Amino acid sequence: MYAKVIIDISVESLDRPFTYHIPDRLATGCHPGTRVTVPFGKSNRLIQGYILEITPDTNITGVQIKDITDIVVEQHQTQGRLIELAAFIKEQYGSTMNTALKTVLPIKKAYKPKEKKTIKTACSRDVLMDAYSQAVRKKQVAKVRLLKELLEEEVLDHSLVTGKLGVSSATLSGLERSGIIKIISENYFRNPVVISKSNEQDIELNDTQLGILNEFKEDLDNDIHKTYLLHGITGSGKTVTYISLIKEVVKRKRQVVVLIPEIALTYQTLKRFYHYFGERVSVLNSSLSAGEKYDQCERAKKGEIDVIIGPRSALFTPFPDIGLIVIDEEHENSYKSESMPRYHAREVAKKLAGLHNASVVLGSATPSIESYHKAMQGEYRLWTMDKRATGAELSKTRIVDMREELKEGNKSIFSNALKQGIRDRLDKNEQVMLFLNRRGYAGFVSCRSCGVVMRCPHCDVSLSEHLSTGKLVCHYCGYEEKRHKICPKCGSKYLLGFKAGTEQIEEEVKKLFPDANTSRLDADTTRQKGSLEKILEDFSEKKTNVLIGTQMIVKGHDFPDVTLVGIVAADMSLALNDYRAGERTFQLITQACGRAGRGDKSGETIIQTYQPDNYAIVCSAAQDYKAFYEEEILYRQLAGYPPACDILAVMVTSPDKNLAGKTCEAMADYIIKKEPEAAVIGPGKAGIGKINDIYRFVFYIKSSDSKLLVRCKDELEEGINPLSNIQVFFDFNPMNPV
DNA sequence: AGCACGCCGACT
DNA sequence: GTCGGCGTGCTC
Repeated sequence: MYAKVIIDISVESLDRPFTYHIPDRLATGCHPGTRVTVPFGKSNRLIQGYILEITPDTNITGVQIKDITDIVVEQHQTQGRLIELAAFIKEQYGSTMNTALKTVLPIKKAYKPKEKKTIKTACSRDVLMDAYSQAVRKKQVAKVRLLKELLEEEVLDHSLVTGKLGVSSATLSGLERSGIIKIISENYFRNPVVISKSNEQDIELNDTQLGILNEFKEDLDNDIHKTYLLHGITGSGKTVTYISLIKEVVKRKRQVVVLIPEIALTYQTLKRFYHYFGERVSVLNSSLSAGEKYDQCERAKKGEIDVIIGPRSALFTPFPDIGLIVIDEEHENSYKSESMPRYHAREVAKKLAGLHNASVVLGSATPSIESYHKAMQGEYRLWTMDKRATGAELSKTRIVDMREELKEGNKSIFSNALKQGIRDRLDKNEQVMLFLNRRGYAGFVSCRSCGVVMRCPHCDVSLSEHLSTGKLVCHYCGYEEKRHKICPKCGSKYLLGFKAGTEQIEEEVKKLFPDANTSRLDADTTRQKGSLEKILEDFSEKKTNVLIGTQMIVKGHDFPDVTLVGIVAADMSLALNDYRAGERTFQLITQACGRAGRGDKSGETIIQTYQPDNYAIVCSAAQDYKAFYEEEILYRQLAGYPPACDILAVMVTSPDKNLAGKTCEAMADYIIKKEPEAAVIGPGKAGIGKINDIYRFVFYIKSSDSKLLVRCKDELEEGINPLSNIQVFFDFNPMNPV
C-alpha cells in the first residue's frame, strides 16, 4: 500500500503530494488525515506531513519510493476533524485537497515569525571594514552585499537579508563563526486587545428571550443538537440572546465559535462579549498578523479560550470540543468565500457542527431565503423575536413615488417629502441619514463628446477614478494610468468623471441646506485607516448632522438622535441582473429602516422609488418579512433558483480566448451527454469577460438535487484534463453573478 | 525551507 | 591542484 503525503503547506514548491510506501507495521494506523513522519530530500531528514489518500499502487517511476517512518500521535483529535472538514470542502466546492487544507489548517509558517530573527554586527567598525575589503578582493559577492548593508545599518532584518539580499544561510553561519555578525532570534509576545471582564452580572432577558434560552437548555440537557434560525427584528436583542446561549454551552465546558461579518466586527460588539467572558474570549480578524492568528490557535488548542469571535475563517479555530456555532447576520454575502475554495461558512459550519455534535444558531433580522425556507420545511427550528427589547416603536415608513415627483416638475434627486423631512430635522437639532444602496465604487470616466468610456486594457471593466492620486485605476488587476487631458479617441477636451452617487447627494444637500453639516461614508472617504471611525464619531457627537453613505452606514452603530432615514433610490439594487436582487433590496431597506428612531424619539423612513409596487419595496416598507418570503419563494420555485434548485457555475479561464471558449463548450456538452437530468445553461462569456488578459467563459448546471451537481463536478474533474494554460473553477451557488 | 551538487576564483 | 564560497535545483 502507498500513501500520498502532503509535506508542508507553507512553501509553494512543496505544495503537492509525495508518494510513500506504507510498511506493514504501520498499515493499520494509516488513514487519510493521519499525521506521519517521513524521510525527505537527499539527506532523508525527517519531517512531518499528512496523509491525503491511500492507494494500492502507484504510477511513480524513476524515483525511489521511501517508507513512512512513523505515525505521529496527536495530542487531540482536533487536527483530524479539521482535515475531515477540508475533505468536505474539497468534495463540496471543488478544489484540490491542498488548497482545502490551506484554508482549514492554522498556518504553520507562523512558527517562524514568532522568533523575530535579526542580523547584528558583532565586531568593531574597523574589523567590519577589513572584512568588507577582503570580501571585495576575494569577489565574494554575497558577503559584499551583506557587509555593505551592515556598514550603513548595524542591525538588519533576517528576512531582508535572506530575501532581498539573497544571502544564503551557509554564508551567514560562516560569518557568525568568524565573529563578524551575530544572528539574534528573540521571542516577541503578541497580545491582542483584552478588555478586563467587569463584575459578573446577570443578563436581563425578556419573556421571548427566556423562552428561547429554556428551549435551548432543554435540548442541551437531552443532547439534542440542531440548527436554530433566530429571526429577530433590529433592536430585538439578538446579541444578548446569543450571549445567554453561549453561557450555557461554556458552562458545559464546551467551546463556542461566533461568526460575525468582518465589517460588523467593531470594538462595540466585542466589548459586549469581553464583558461576559473576559479573557476567555478571543478575536480573529484581518488586522491581526499571521503570528497573532497563530497564537490564538495555540491558545484555543490548549483550552485557554472558550469563545472565539471572527469572520468566516474563525470556523477553523482548532477547538477540542465545539458545542455551539453562532452565525450572526447569517444572510450576509461575506460568509461566502470569494476565492478558492468558494465555500459558504453556513454550510461548512453545519458540517463542522456535525463532526463535533454541536448546535448551530443562525441569526438575522432578514434571514436568507435559503435559511428561512429550511426553517419552513422544519429542517431548522425557527425562533422569532418581533418586538424591540426596549419596547420602542418601529419607525414609520413612507414610500414616495418618484415618477409622480417628476410629473409635478421636481427634477431634484430628493422628493419634496424628503426635503421637508430634512429641513424639519435640522430645525429640531436632530440627525438625518441618507442612504444610497449602490456599491460604493468611484465613478468611471467617459468622454462627453464621443461617449467612449475609459477601460482597462487587460480587463473587461471600466477604470475608476481615484480622487486622491488623480489616476485611473483598474480594481481587478491594479493597472494604472494618468488621467487623460483629452479623449484618446476623438481628441475632445470634455472628459467627465461620473461622480460616485454619494458625492452627488452631498452636493445637493449642501446646495439645498447650507446650514447642514454633512459627511460622507463610502469607499472613497474611508480608504484611509481610521477615517471610518472618525466620521462615525463626529456624527455620534453631533458635530455633523447629515450622514450620507452606502451599505456601510446601515450596519451596527446606534445613533439615538437619528430620526429620519432617507433611502434615495430604493430600486437601484433591483436593477441588478441577479436573482438575489429582490432579497438584497429587501435586506438593505429593512436595515436602513432599523437605523431610524433607536432612541426615545420616534423615527421616520422615507423610501424613494420608481417602482413603488415592487414587492421587495412594499414588504420592506411594511416591515413584513414573512410576506416578502412568501412572494420571493414563489418566484424562486417558478424560475428554478436556490433554494428550489442548486446552481453550479463552471468557469473556464485561459489567456487564449478561443481555447477557453472551446473548452467551456466541450465541458458543457460532456455534461449534457453524461447527465441528461441536469439542466445546462450556457456556455457563454462570463459577466466580466476578461481579467488581467485572461479570458473567462462560464456555464451553469442547475438541479434540484445538489448531489447531482457534486457528481457533475467530479465527472468534470476526472473526465477532462485541461491543457496547461487552461484553468477550471467551480462555484457552488455563486453569490455574485460571475 | 533545507540540503547537496557543481562551478569558479584564490591561495600554498 | 585543492579549498571555500556562491548559485541552482530538487525533494516521493
